[in-house]
Parts: sequence; C-alpha cells; structure tokens
Amino acid sequence: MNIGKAAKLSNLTIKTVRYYANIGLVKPEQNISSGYREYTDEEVAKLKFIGKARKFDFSIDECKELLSLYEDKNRTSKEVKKITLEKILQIDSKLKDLKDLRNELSFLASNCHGDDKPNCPILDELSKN
Amino acid sequence: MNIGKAAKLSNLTIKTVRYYANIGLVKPEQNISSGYREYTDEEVAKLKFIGKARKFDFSIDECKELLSLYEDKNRTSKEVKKITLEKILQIDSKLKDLKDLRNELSFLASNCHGDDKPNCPILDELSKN
DNA sequence: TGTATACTTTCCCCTGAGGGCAGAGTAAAG
DNA sequence: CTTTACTCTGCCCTCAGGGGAAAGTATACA
Repeated sequence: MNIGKAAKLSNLTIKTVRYYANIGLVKPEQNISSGYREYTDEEVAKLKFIGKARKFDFSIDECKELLSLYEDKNRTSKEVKKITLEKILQIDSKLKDLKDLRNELSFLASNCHGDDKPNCPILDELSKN
Repeated sequence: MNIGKAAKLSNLTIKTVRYYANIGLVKPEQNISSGYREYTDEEVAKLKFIGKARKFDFSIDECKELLSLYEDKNRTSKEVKKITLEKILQIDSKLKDLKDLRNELSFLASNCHGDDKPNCPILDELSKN
C-alpha cells in the first residue's frame, strides 16, 4: 500500500511516516518506476508499535531499541523491562522538578495581592540577588 | 563592561547573553570602533532577572512580558499574578500527563517478569491493535 | 483519449533556546 | 612586539517532525 493508507492505518501523519523512513526506522521498498514507498502490513504494524511507544514518551532512539527487541524473537523480557524502568525513573525525575517548581510559583502567587498596586512579591523575587 | 563579565555576573553563558541581545531581549550599546557589546549594571540586573524567570520555567516570550512589567513602575501586581497563575496551570497539566504516563508504564512493568524468557507483556501492549 | 483531481515525491525553511566551532578582529599583559 | 585572552559574525546542530512549493504519478470520469 502507499504512504497515505499506511499513515491512516497507523494513525500517524504522512510527514511522520516519511520521516521514519528517512531515518531508517521503518524503511519500506520504493517502487522503481514511480518512486512511491510501498508499505507491507508488517511495516504498518511496526508503525503502530512506534506510535504507541511514542505516546508512552519513548524517544525515537528508544523506539529503535524497543523495535529491535520486538523483532527479535529471542529477546528476553528482562531487556525490555530494563528500558521501561529507566523511562519510569526519567519520568519521576521530571515529576519532582515540576512539583518543586509548582510549589515555588504557588508560594509566590499566594503572597502576591494581585491588586491594582505596583508592589509585587513575584517581581521582587525575580529581581533579588 | 564586556559580555564576558556580564555573563559571569548574571550566571549565564556568553552564547545566551548574545542570544538575548540578538532577539532584542536585553540589547546593550555596542562600541562603534570595536563592535564589542557594552553592558551596564542595569542590563546585568535584567539578565539576572531573566535567568531566574527561565529557571521558573517561563518561556522567552513570557520573560519578555515579565521584563516589561518589571520595568514599568506603574504596572499592577494583578498583571504579574495573572501570568504566574497561568504558568501554574500549565505545570499542573504537564504534571497530570506525566502521572498518567507513569501509572501506565509502571503497570506494564509490574506485569513483566523481567526474566530470560522472550514473553513480554510490555511488548505485547505496544503491539496490540 | 484527454483531463481533472488525488496522491506522492524531493527540497527547503521553521520550531525553542541556545551549543559548538571556524575565522577574523580587538584588547590587555608581558 | 608578541603572546594570550577576549569578542565578533556566521554557519550548522539539536528533536521530532510541520508547512509549503514545485514537480511527477495514479486514478476517476467524460
């Protein structure tokens, strides 16, 4: 099938599918006379796989890794779990940063009257040395 | 003072300070004969201000806005508080997405034996239709 | 058979917030 | 006068594609 159908079936944009072909993530055969990319069902399955992994916040490189494990029938579940646990740690770290940030901002905001006067603890904090 | 000292005093890199000059965020005078940027103490204070705001996850555009409020002695604290509360809402939304993601990944990981067998619920989920 | 429409191709620039490097000019210290 | 330190502009790079142009290909319909 052509790229349009492959994109539709995998719920990705054509741009994305073409990008994945260009970086060698899912590289279909290309019709010699027309130059059109020709996707097989299996390649569409890989596209879907990647689409899901991307939603789980895996980077393209991590998707590449997961995809090769997915294709390797001799892989161990240990390898996959390792990547997943690392991703969870990354998310935890991001969560902590965001929570800290939220606390600080919320503290500043709660100290700011938010009225029509110019006095503002938020700006005071930002201009502190 | 030259850009090196301004960067040091504001705890920013020279690249960053030059970038802020290029986009018109903090635009110092430039010595005509040498072409060197010449920063005043006030401009360094603005750089510091921006550096702090960036750490609070404000975008460059938001920094621009905050900076103009900071410079406007007639601004109302209401305006500043509004921007801050919006930023907090953005952070809350990001936090929710990340938490959901973490839950899903952690559920998958807990269902995966993580042993030497190829059977893997994580990959199964990623290849589900 | 011709043509209008839909689909696909490559190519180039854009995002945010700078980083890295090259080559050249300027300043300060010895 | 030379060495060293500093600064300048300009270019390409990041990440994961998005937008659009110009040109080629395929399909539907008259």
